[in-house]
Amino acid sequence: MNGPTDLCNNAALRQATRRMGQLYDDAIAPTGLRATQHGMLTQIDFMQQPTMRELAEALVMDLSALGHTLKPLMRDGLVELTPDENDRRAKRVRLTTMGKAKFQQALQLWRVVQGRFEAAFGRERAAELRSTLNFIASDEFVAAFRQKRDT
Amino acid sequence: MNGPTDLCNNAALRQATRRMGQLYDDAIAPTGLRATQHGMLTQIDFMQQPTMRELAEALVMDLSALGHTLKPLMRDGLVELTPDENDRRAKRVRLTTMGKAKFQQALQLWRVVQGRFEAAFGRERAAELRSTLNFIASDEFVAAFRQKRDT
DNA sequence: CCGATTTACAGGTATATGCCTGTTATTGGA
DNA sequence: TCCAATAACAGGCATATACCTGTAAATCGG
Repeated sequence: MNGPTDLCNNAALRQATRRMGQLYDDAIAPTGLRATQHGMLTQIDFMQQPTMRELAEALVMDLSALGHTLKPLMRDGLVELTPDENDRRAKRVRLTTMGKAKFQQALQLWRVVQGRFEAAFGRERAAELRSTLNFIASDEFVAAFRQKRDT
Repeated sequence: MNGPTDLCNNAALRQATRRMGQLYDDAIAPTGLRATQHGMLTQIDFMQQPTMRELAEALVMDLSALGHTLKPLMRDGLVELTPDENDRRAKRVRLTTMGKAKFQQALQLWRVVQGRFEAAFGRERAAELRSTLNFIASDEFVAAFRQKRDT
């Protein structure tokens, strides 16, 4: 037994996340972005003007946490919010021209880390891991979990 | 393709961590502790008066980040620091009597979530996942990664 | 059409974490 | 022994993330 992470799923996940964060952060640092920020830009680019709520849901993130996280990106002019035409409560998030450029720039560096990670970890194994992690993050899994809880 | 997490190991890991954190946090909330804090108490209990450096290393955590994280626990009287006898630079971390009690209390709730998680996810599968995550967090893996990097 | 409820955010507060910059104590030579 | 280099933290600053409490806009039942 090497410690609590041999037993606790949550603790093991956090440690791996810290480590992975170090590797990806280091690689993307030259752009001035954190890996989390690049992930955010990637998701925004992928979703094409999502509302805050949609984006938060896609990221498995609290809505207000998303709001806080977007602030530095807005301050730096990479992201902007525009009120939705049909629902003035909602705000749509999108990349600015500068945001798109920064995203592309970071994407180059991301490809490098990603490649190195998979070279060290195994491409197939990484795909399986992502699949497992995506399952844990899914609503489907949470529903299954809650069923066990309510038993 | 459901989104970037199908491709990025780091993004997938973060989302799963946020989700898992929600589940474990909810379960342990009645004690007034976060799941991360319970994890911290668990590690401290396991290590028996580690120095800050040793504890940070075991948790794959930055030393100063550890310092910050310990503050609320110290403020609440669950943890205390004592200077090392042989090396006055070092400080040893340990649980107070109250800290041990709180740890045991949270441990009961942890067992419940842990059990529910494994019921929903699969016990064997969870063990494999932890093993994989621990590997990613290990120095061994980082060394392998850096080799690819230096190529 | 109106009031009650719900939805989508904004802000405050608190923890989680990391980097950079001191400050102090140790240690390894010359 | 004294000095330079190193090790172990402490603090400031910044992002990441969550919960709780407003506020404004949309929606729904009567």
